[in-house]
Amino acid sequence: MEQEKAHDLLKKKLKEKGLKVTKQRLLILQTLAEHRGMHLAAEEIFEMMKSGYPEMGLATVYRTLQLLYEIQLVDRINLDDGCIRYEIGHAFEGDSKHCHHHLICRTCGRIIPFEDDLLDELEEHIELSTGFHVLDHELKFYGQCRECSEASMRKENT
Amino acid sequence: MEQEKAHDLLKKKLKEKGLKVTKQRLLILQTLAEHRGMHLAAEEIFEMMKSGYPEMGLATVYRTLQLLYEIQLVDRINLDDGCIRYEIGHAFEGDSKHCHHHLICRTCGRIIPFEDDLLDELEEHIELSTGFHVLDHELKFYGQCRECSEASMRKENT
DNA sequence: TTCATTGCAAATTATTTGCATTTGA
DNA sequence: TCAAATGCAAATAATTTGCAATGAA
Repeated sequence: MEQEKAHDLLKKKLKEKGLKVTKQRLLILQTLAEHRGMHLAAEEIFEMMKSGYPEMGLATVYRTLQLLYEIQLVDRINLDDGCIRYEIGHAFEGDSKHCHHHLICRTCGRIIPFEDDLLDELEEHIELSTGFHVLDHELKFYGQCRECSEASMRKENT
Repeated sequence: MEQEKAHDLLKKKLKEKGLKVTKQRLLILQTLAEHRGMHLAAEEIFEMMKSGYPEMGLATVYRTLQLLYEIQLVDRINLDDGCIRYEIGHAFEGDSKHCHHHLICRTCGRIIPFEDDLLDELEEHIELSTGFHVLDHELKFYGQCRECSEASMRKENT
């Protein structure tokens, strides 16, 4: 039901651009849809698909992810771990416009998603004051998660 | 006058950690200070320094930037162009806490800085609701700059 | 049929690492 | 004096590219 929508939308967008619908493209999008919220790197997607589609090439995964990003079906996030990560596009979320950011713990490396829509205000302000038309954004917070903060406090009191 | 402050702060922080003050470290920080707001990659810094210090090694630039980032003297930005970029830390800005974000034009690739402090509110909200202690953040907006928007509108009306 | 797409291998690019040598405290 | 830092070259890791073969329209 969910990836039905994704498949249809992919087909529509590809046809609009005169591009071809291939099983590789469908499968990669499907893999992302089945792992919503997971920040997958190309290599990881490639590994995941090997069982169901062993003849898949890594270069195709890279090329397809770039394409899916361009036609706005997937989101890109850079968690500063040396590779680009992807997740199924926020366009597929139920409600219209709640976006999520990432809290990155500098101590344990954990990634914590955080929902918020305070940014809309800021985007509007940007459009008005600069004329820049905002299509997307990426917001990351670096710091220390609750657990690591507590751990370092405990250490201090020793 | 300005890089005096940077040099002194670097010396202080290095001594605190039992690390050595070397001319390479001083020079790299100075290069960043002299190019405030410029988002330099390691390779670029390396090239810039060649004239004044030809024996400098690229690996030292990488190691030093990482160090300067850890001791919070430089900021890191990832503009999704395949390399990590650095600029002199916001700690050196005159006033205490106005931070700047980046508007990235997907059409012409231009990077437009944008000043704002609406994020403080959000950071506070995060600390209260999740216990995550925010030390830093990175906010990027992707879209189309005024010039490119106007250009594509003009094209549509043809 | 025909051109976009794929898979593979080789190339490229940013970054890291090992190690002998140098240098600051 | 002596561990920390450097420069160099080699290693690694993510991504891209060239090209012949394949497959969707």
